[in-house]
Amino acid sequence: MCGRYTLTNVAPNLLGPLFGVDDVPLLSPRFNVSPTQDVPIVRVLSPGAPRTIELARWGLVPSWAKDVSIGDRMINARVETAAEKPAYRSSFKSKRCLVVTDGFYEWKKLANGKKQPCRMHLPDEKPFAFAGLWARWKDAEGSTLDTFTILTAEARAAVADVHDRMPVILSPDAYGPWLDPDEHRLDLLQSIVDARSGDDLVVTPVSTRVNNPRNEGPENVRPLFAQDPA
DNA sequence: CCAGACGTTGTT
DNA sequence: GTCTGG
DNA sequence: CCAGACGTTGTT
DNA sequence: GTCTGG
Repeated sequence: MCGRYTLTNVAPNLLGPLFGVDDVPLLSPRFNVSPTQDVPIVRVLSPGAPRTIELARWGLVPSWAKDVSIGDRMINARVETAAEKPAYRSSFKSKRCLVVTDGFYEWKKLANGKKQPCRMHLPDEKPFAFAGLWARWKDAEGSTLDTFTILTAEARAAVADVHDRMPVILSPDAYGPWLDPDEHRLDLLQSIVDARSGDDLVVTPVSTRVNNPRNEGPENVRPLFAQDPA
């Protein structure tokens, strides 16, 4: 699954070209993104409109929810079922987004029962995108809250040694159709997420300081062991 | 018809 | 054990 | 995902 | 909102 991630490199001249966004807001580097926090997602809000990066809350709150708290349990959506599940269906059809990241954490259960946090990232540490779904919710006073969830799938490649599930990672050529709010062909959308990327991720064990969501800072992503020379 | 759920993961 | 908060 | 709380009443 | 269960 995916319950914690990073976005450490927030340089606009890097994120803009990578995700095809003209205006990248000022963002804080994040070393321990946790559920319920506001973090940047890429969307196309109406057909033909330019892509935007804006903050949204992690934990999808469906439009019909009576309370935001339902979002606490909607941080992930299984790619095998998201298109059909009542809570995700309408978002899958027309509210898809990219979740901007440059790594995610998984906890490997060791033989001694302890858990070793590991960070999964690209060899060059470049940012990439999780496939996400978003929703717009209105509270009793009518103010809106935009929220999102991250699609998950069976783990592949190096990640499988750590955990059995992982976020769906999109290749850049999938960004266009995935973000198009007019694209309603479920079979095409399903094929995009099924053909996910991420086989080149590398696994880096890190300090247990990432366990506590309050701990931020570059120490979180520092390799626990010395790096092998290339 | 109305009432109630709507989620994932891990663990047992 | 289970729920809430981050 | 993990960390941390988990309760009420009355009195100060 | 929409589907399932009664």
